[in-house]
Amino acid sequence: MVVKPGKRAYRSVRRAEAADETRARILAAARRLLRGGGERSPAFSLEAVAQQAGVTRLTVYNQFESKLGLLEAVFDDMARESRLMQDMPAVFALPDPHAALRQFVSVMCRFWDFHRRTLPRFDALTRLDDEVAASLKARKERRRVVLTTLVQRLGPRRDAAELVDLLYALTGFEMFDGLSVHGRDAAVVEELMQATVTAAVARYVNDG
Amino acid sequence: MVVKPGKRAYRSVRRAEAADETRARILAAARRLLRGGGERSPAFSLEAVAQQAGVTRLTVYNQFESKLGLLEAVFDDMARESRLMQDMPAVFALPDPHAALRQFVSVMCRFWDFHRRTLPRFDALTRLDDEVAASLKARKERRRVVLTTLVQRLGPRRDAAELVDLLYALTGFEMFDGLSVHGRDAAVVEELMQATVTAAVARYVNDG
DNA sequence: AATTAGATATACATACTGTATAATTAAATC
DNA sequence: GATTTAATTATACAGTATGTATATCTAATT
Repeated sequence: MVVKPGKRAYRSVRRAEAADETRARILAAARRLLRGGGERSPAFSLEAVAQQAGVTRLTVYNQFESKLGLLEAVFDDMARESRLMQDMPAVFALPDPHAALRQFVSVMCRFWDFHRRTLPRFDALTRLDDEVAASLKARKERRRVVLTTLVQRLGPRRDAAELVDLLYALTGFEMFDGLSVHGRDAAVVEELMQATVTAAVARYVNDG
Repeated sequence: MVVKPGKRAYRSVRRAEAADETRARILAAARRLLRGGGERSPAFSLEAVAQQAGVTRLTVYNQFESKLGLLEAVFDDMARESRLMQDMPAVFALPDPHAALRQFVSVMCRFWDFHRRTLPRFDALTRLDDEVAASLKARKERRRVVLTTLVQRLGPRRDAAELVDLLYALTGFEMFDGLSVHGRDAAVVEELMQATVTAAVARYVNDG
């Protein structure tokens, strides 16, 4: 006689904790693989991630659905670890829009610097998946939203969209990474970006 | 009886022409695939390239050695078509270094604009191949060499390397592409880049 | 003791890069 | 005209990748 599948209430604490630990181990392994060990690191494959995490490849699928799902989780993990969201209120709290923008650049530079080893490969991977899967694109656009708000605070102007696009390009990881060469210190890189951003804003403010 | 492999002189004109035509067809197919048909374009695989070109996948290998070899040839083909190299003498011919730099930015913008549909995918692909294979990296570095020379003409200064890195970032495709949004005209984008470059140079020149 | 979520084992389908070997075709040489 | 040659094709194979399907195992919970 076949027993009907009884829907028993089942809330496990220890199992959930173990699963979260597994999840964390996979995320850590993924980030380790993305940043690469300096010399010749293995390619970023789910097989390699699973091996590094000490689990089976199917466990990765069980936790993250797909490779893209894993990459999304990796990004969120990075943002969480570097307190990216928590730093934003301090930016908007500044009454002077120029000071706010400067603070914003500082926050972004801290984020880029924190993950400067991981982001290059991460970016390259996410670019090939249908020219950035929509979900990751949305995450990138958050920065543009913040910039739009900050530009509005500078006062109403016709070329606001133009300035936003320019600032978006000037504060991106590509810019930070491109300046982080020849062993240049992160603080110096930030000052370079601050100066470039300031100059760009000044051009628009003077034009009215 | 086995006949010795006689080394007969063999210079075919028509065969070479046919081969060149095949080569051109493959390059065209590759570029077509890279720029993608707007909506949902097939992935850039040698299989897809060969099919688009009307040849076998092995013919692609015969002509370009490997996927990387094909990508190198694609880049050279793009550079040749947009007369990138031919425009450089005109840059160096200008006696005023500021005018030369402006002309350089103009030349680069023309190149970026000419291939703005192709370069995003091309860049993404070349980034994953061992973090840019050496040969393609060398091609990218040519721009840096030119900028180094142009900066030197501005006069000797301590921070020359810093300015070069900044200008390299400000004149790259990422910058051009990031500003080419919302249907913004290429001429407007160029003027944005010109202004940003000018401001950066001015900062360094004033500091001495 | 029975149920359940998470993890594993095994297998399979599909797709891509790259290599190897023989066969085919048309042009050039003798 | 017979032979050699370069380019292409046909067929097969090895290796790796993503993703899916199904059954099994394990330990926590009811």
